[in-house]
Amino acid sequence: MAVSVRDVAKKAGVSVGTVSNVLNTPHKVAEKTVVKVQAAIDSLGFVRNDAARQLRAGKSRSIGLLVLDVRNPFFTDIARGAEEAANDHNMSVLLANSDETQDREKQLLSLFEEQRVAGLLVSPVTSDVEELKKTQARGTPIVLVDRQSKDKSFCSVSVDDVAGGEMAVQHLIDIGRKNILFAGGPIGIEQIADRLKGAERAASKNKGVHLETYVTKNLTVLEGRALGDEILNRPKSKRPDAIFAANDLLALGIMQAIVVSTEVSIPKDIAIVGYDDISYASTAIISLTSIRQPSMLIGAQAVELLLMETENSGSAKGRQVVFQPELVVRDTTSKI
Amino acid sequence: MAVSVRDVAKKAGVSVGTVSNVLNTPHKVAEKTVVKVQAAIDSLGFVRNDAARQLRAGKSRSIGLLVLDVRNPFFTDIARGAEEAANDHNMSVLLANSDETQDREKQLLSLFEEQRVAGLLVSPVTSDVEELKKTQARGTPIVLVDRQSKDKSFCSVSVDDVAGGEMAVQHLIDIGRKNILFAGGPIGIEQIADRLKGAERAASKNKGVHLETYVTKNLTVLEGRALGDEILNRPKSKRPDAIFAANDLLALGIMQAIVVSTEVSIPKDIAIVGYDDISYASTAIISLTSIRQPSMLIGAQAVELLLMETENSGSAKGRQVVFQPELVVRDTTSKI
DNA sequence: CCGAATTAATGAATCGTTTCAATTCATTAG
DNA sequence: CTAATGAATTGAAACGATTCATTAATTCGG
Repeated sequence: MAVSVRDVAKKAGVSVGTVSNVLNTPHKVAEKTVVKVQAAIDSLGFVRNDAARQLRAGKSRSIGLLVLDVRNPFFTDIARGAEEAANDHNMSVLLANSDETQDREKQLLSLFEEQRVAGLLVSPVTSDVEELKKTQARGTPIVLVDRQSKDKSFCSVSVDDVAGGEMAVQHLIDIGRKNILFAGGPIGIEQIADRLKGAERAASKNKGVHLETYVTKNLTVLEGRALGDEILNRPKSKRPDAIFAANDLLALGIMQAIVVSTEVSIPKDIAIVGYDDISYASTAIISLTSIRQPSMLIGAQAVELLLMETENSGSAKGRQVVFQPELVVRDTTSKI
Repeated sequence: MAVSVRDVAKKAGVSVGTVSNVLNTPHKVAEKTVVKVQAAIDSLGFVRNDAARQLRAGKSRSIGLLVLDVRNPFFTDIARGAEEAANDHNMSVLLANSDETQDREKQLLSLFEEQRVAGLLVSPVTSDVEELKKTQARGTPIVLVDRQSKDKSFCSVSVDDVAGGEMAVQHLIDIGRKNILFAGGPIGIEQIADRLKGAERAASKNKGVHLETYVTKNLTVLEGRALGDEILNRPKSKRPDAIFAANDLLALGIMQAIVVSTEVSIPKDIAIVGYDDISYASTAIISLTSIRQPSMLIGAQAVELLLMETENSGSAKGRQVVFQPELVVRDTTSKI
């Protein structure tokens, strides 16, 4: 059924070694032999068996990318950045989705490990990275994405989420808000905890500011809509005058729910700040103020660190790259 | 360096065959042997080598999914549907992005073929499917996604785009619009050509309706914004009173550009209909009327057809599943 | 207690590619 | 004309898991 190098070799009247050379290092083979072998390949419809190739090579040319949520544009942007960087080193990126569950993370981790990927880019579900450490110890280099490695056991590329959270809330305070609601969850996810920490810091630096924390199950549009409804159901006096949502999807959901009501208006009654600055933030009903993260850059940088670690084996050991986020002001926090 | 079954066998004091049985068919192995082998596996940190496994097996448990644009939520929704269906048969889905270029499509096609994937779900770039036919002839079953196979050489799961296009434009006519602009491209992409065909049909069925076609380079927010600016620059008399955009991203871009101007208002001066009904359509500045496609269902159905074909080898031969789209009316086409 | 039937365990052969030491052939310098 | 150099080609060995025909051990009926 399947056509192998052996068949090609026989048809072309050469040895298997020569066929392999035509495939991998054609400059080492005489011109006319190349032509002859190519003809045989085409006529037999030969397709290289990657499993055999990798078995021999021991390593694959793929990098695994394990993200918390593929449907979040922030992560597809990271993926895009990683893809481009990997391409430059002619490697490819395999994208997988942990769906914020530790079980699935573990499962995909071993899937990638079994595939002997050249390395892994991981945005871990919790700060429990024991499983990751074991994987790295067994020989698969790992770079953390969107998360720092406290004890420097991994390289990492992240954004200063504490600064981002502080920036967001300080901005809300600057436009005169006092009762601020932080929305996000699960709190076990470190990025979210950090954003909250930043929010608290800004709140405590300013007199008379009250910060309420509302823990959500996840960071989706749906969850946001539920929270929005909950806020509308509160008596007027209990409603916040500003919301800082831990990501844009959540913010968009909240906005969607609130906009339906005629009672509460954005930004007059409630101002909103999101996080990530996904491309849909600017196309929202009321364009969304957000904290921008350089997502494509994060992906690209992570790949670079990974390759440094594999190529100069350990030259980048434990390097922590931290980008600074940026406030993008739009209509959900405009004055008036 | 790497730990193999042989090492495990030696450590556990059994043969390699037994280790393999513990891994794959533990019920055929005596309880205490399983325990012994497991202990050896854990203590050595053994990880199965998938390449070797596949080489022997000849087939992988992965399905390749080749889409036109990973950043388009329509396709990630299809991916999600496919993932879930594949999971039920404990297979996994590998997602790849052709970026609407034939070169990249071809390249990824052979990458998947070299990986000996169990099958391929492809949303082809053009109607030139020669390359796909060759791949199928060599033994990789293929199901077309979001596209019919005219000559029934492939199974396919698609949505009736002609009906969708007609539905969209008929709706615009129903709310009293006469000068309708169709925006989309490249026209070589069949889905787009079909939507245009539907639009033309609706236009020609109604007296006094003028349909202008504007061909875009692609279907992104950016391209939409450019088109929006172009329309704003036209003299008032040359502007359409309605736009049918070939997908939601394009529609969102157009909206974004137009909303900035105070001169033209949506939907009073220009009504807009998009296509796909991605989740951001309802959160847009002015919530977007769109043609909904059952994206998750498409992905799931495609996987089912593929597995039918592989398992009952060819029982589903050339089966064409066509879903009907659905009009979702929102504010961009509300009557004032 | 024997032979048959059942259950466990074995290990060589296999999948298809790449690698590399060895061989062949042609060319050039001396 | 010989020896030395270099270029092309060869083919067996290796990668690591799985398979399957065999062998070994155990159970059971009579």
